[in-house]
Formats: sequence, structure tokens, C-alpha cells
Amino acid sequence: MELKKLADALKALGDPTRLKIIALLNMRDCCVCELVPIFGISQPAISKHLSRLKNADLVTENRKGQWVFYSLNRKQLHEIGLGLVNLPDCSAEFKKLEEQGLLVSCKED
Amino acid sequence: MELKKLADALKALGDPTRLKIIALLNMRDCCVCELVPIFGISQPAISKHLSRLKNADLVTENRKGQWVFYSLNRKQLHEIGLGLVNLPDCSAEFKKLEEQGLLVSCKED
DNA sequence: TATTGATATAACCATATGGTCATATTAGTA
DNA sequence: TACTAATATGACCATATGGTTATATCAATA
Repeated sequence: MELKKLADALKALGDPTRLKIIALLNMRDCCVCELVPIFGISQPAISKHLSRLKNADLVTENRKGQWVFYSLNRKQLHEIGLGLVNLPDCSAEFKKLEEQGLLVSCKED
Repeated sequence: MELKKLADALKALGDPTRLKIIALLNMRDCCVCELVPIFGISQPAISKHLSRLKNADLVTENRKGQWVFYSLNRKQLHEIGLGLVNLPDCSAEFKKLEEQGLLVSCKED
């Protein structure tokens, strides 16, 4: 990958919120309304972070009805040469979401 | 590594100038006056980029007389989980420096 | 000691970033 | 069709970023 594009991707990853989004997506696909309660920031803020990650080809989006699900673009992460082993475990966040009934996968059933 | 620190390191890498500095240091240690002519920017600008990389533990400095040589902190890069295979080859830059007699290693001899 | 070369720091400036709130858009549903 | 939920976009703001020039610091040397 060319240097400028590689730098852009790394800069997109170089924010605690976006990096945690990557860590979350590393466990399972998420939609915006699942991510919002995890972070203490507004829905538009999350939306813009996702947009930034999408522009850097780090995630892809997939609309399912009302919801837009985001997935990791593992191919791109591999091309950047970034391993995901170092990312923190996010089981606790998903557990909390489930307890609060905020997992969209529950609503879908 | 904790998320905030990992994000800081990635942000430090997320700039074309700093990333190229990393690529150059991946080939050999460099001092500031060698890096300046490679980039089209001022000496203080280079100095600040190096300071930024040092703060992120990505490089170490080592004074040798007048010169301060910077080296990659490969341990830190490994902890971040970033491979260096993707970085561009910089032989041309060093060759040009040598032709112009700007390599400090020449002056030292 | 005075001078020169290499590097770092300070003050400054234009632009980018990451958040806010308000609003537009899109899909499902009464 | 009207309403609601989910998402995206626009306008705005405070701070960070990446550059500049001028100057300070530090080491080598005449």
C-alpha cells in the first residue's frame, strides 16, 4: 500500500473511540444503536466515527431493515499489517448490552 | 497495551512524514540533519515529528557528539502489533543523500 | 573564548479533529 | 398516510495538529 493511504488508515485507527469500535467489531458485527450506549457520546458522533472508518476501508456497512450493521474489513487490516491480538477483550460490553436488552440480535428474534 | 496508549501510538504513526521516518529508520539509524533534506520541510518540523515519535515510545534517541541519532524501538512496534513489511523501500533516499555527501556516516570517517 | 554546526523550543497561524445540537433521510408499522 | 425508530448530515465550537520563523541550547573547534 502506498504511504499516504497507509498513514490515513493508521490515523483513522489512532483514536480511542474508533479503536474500541474496531475491537468490538472484531468480536461481532454491530449496528450504530448498539455502539451508542457503549460509549458516552452522541449518536451522530458514533456515526461520524464509523464514516471515518469506512472511508479508510477499515469497515463495511450492511443495511438490514432499519439497522445498518458494520463489519470489520479484515483484508484491509491485514494489508496494513496490523494484528488484532493486542486489542482489548470486549465481552463485558456485550454482556452489559444483553442485560439491558439493547442487543439488536434480541429484538430481531 | 491499554487502549488509550495503543491509540496514541497509532495516531503518531498516522502521518505520512512520521511514517516515512519510521520506514527510513527501519533501514538504518538517522540523525536529524539527514532527515531534513529528504523531506521538503524545516528542521524544527522534523524535530517535532521525532519528538512526537519519541513520546509514543516508537523511537529512541542517542547523542553522538553534535548529532542526535534516532533508532526504531522495534519492541514497541511489535507490542503495537504493526508489521513493517508494508513500509516502502527507502534505498533511493539514502542513495541520494550519499551522492550529495549528506550522510553523516561519511563525515564521521 | 568566540564561532560554527546541529538540535530543540517558543510563538504563531491555518486547517483538521472530535464533540455538540438540530434536522434530514430512510425503513418499518399503526 | 402518519408516526416512530435508526441513521446520516449540516452548522457550529473548542482544541489539536503540522507547518512556519526566530531564538535558545549544546557540542566541537579555531
